[in-house]
Amino acid sequence: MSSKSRVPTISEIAERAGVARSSVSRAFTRPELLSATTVLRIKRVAEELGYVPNSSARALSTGKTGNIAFLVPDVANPYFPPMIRSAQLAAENLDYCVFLADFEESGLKEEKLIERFAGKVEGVILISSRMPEDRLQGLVEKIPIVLVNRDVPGIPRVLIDAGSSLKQAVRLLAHQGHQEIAYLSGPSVTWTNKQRQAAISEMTNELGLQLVVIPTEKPSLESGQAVVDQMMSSGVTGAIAFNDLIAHGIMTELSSRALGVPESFSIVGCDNSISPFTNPPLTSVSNETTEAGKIACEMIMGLLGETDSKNDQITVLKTLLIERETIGPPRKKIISSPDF
Amino acid sequence: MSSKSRVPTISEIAERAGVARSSVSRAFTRPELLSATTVLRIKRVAEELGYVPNSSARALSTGKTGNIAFLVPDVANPYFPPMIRSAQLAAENLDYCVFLADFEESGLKEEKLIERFAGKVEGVILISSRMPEDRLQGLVEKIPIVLVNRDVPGIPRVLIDAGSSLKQAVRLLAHQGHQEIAYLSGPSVTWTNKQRQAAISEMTNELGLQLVVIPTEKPSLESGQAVVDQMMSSGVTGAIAFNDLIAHGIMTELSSRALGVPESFSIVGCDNSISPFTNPPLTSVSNETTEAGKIACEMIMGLLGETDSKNDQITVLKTLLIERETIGPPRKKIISSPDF
DNA sequence: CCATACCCTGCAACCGGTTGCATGTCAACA
DNA sequence: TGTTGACATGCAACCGGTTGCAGGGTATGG
Repeated sequence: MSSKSRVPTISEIAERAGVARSSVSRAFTRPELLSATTVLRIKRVAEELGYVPNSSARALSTGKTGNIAFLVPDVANPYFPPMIRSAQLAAENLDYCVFLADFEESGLKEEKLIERFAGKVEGVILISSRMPEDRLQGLVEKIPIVLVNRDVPGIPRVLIDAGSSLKQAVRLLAHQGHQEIAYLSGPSVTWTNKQRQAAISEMTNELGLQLVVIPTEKPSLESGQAVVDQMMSSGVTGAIAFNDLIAHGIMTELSSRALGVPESFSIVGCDNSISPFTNPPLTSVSNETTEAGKIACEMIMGLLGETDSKNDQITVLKTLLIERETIGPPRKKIISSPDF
Repeated sequence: MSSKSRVPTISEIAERAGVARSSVSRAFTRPELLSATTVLRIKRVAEELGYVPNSSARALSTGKTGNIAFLVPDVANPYFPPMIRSAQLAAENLDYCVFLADFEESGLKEEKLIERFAGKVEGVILISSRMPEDRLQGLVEKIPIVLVNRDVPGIPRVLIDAGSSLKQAVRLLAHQGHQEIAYLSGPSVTWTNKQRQAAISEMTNELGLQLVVIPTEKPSLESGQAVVDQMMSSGVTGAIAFNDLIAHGIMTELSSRALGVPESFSIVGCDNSISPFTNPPLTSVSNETTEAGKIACEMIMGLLGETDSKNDQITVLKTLLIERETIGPPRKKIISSPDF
């Protein structure tokens, strides 16, 4: 009738099996040190009594918790869940458990969370970190860290490089005759945004297109809708958005103004998160977030194995432009482009 | 030059501050037992040396880990992330950390995960559990459990009841003149699916509509696409899907056959996950998943507080039918319905 | 001035495992 | 038959906190 049936400890198993506590411990951690029959006997007793090793005690004496932490800026952003999923699955295969936490796009909160997890985990995977570089450099001396979509020398990292795909998108727009396009930018402090903007800028320069950069409040649907006025009045005929959410916000707003895509306006998204769902299907950049999560997890495991591994490793994942149905020729500027 | 700077222990702080180890401990856990000056001195030294209490050691002696686990059938299903997020945020406010794991829609894996977490957490929140009822009953004696979207007497649970909204959807379809509709069902073992199907069935009976239940492989886009043939040949003129993903799969497939929604077919989704993104916007059932996550978290905390609390508490959350643009009059059956 | 009580702090046992070292047993080999 | 070594197991210290209990110091009241 007691509220919770207490779990037996190693001592009770030892007594019941007529062996020393150390033997019980070894039966589970290093069975090759014991005779097969002893191991069997101990395991039988343990099974019978429902013994489960106390992980706090184990962690205390070994110093290994068997946990890692996974920090993301926003769990609900559709970009992250597949990455979370694959990282967790990969960790589990190595008998690790993963803590998940949401730092709400805030570098301060991110830092607080790391501190809280510090004693509970063996390593931390930081997604799209907002922390200042020097703070990161400091932290890395206290606990193993792997970054995703953040490029800090000396810290292992996996980067998803949408650059070439975005350049290809610019080329596509140019081929269709667009002369002026917009980039709807994302969170300005992020590596991802800087890198995407740089790639687009480089290619528009190369092709002689004019680029208008329009910042958005947040990488959300609403923010996309909010900048349509500004975007349309800038005279551009097409746009590339920081992510699918923003792109779709724009499509929605244009649609409510009876402006069709791509007849009236061309638009490209990024991340391939909701683009398969939109109508018309959004041309977008597909990136291997699933792969990224898995690799990040493997990296942190590598860090835990060796004491002083080469900790400046870096993995770059390529992306793919998925051409769907939101790019077409520009609407009004056709006459002003005599080149073709 | 050592790879990781070691963190100081309570003993070092004690020595440095000229007090006993117990005083250091108390300075952090029960400062009111010490004189203010001593607390200050200890804290200063601790700060100076960068002391952080070792949580494994603390957990070992107190028996409280300060962790909970959150298990979901599929992290990447857009239904769950908002729930995960709110639960994690709620837990964090109470200084708890949350483990996340994906049991891949498998009751077996779910059980294995619970076992693995058993020693690491104080409680478990199970979302849409697939485990057999008797196993759950057994587990609940070993560790505090809260269920979401699963109704097992004796275990605290929060249920999202889409019933009334789905009934309303049926009524809407009936008003438009539909006589035969389909329910594209979800995972058959889940409480959610049973409950949704029951509600729809009840209302079609009441209104004298004919209901065709069509099972789907998985609650995914692809599964929705796959059942369109079967659905269309059944003669129905409208359908309600287990979730938005299935509904959108159907819309996509119909669209590729040049069948417009709602002109050629009416469709209703559920969960309001991707429905705002679809075109035309999908009529769907909005549910407070965010609230559910928060409540589940509060429930488990309640369980941890009292030793023998009333553990049959149950919270039911209401839903809302969001009418968008995917319901219209039936296409071909109009002539065969002389009643109106 | 002594007794009483309270406040602060230290001592030491304890939480439940892990692990280096010592001991004992037995077989193989010279 | 004595020596050697491999193998199996036990002993006891240790990981880093927490906490019941005891004791010393000081203030308060008689």
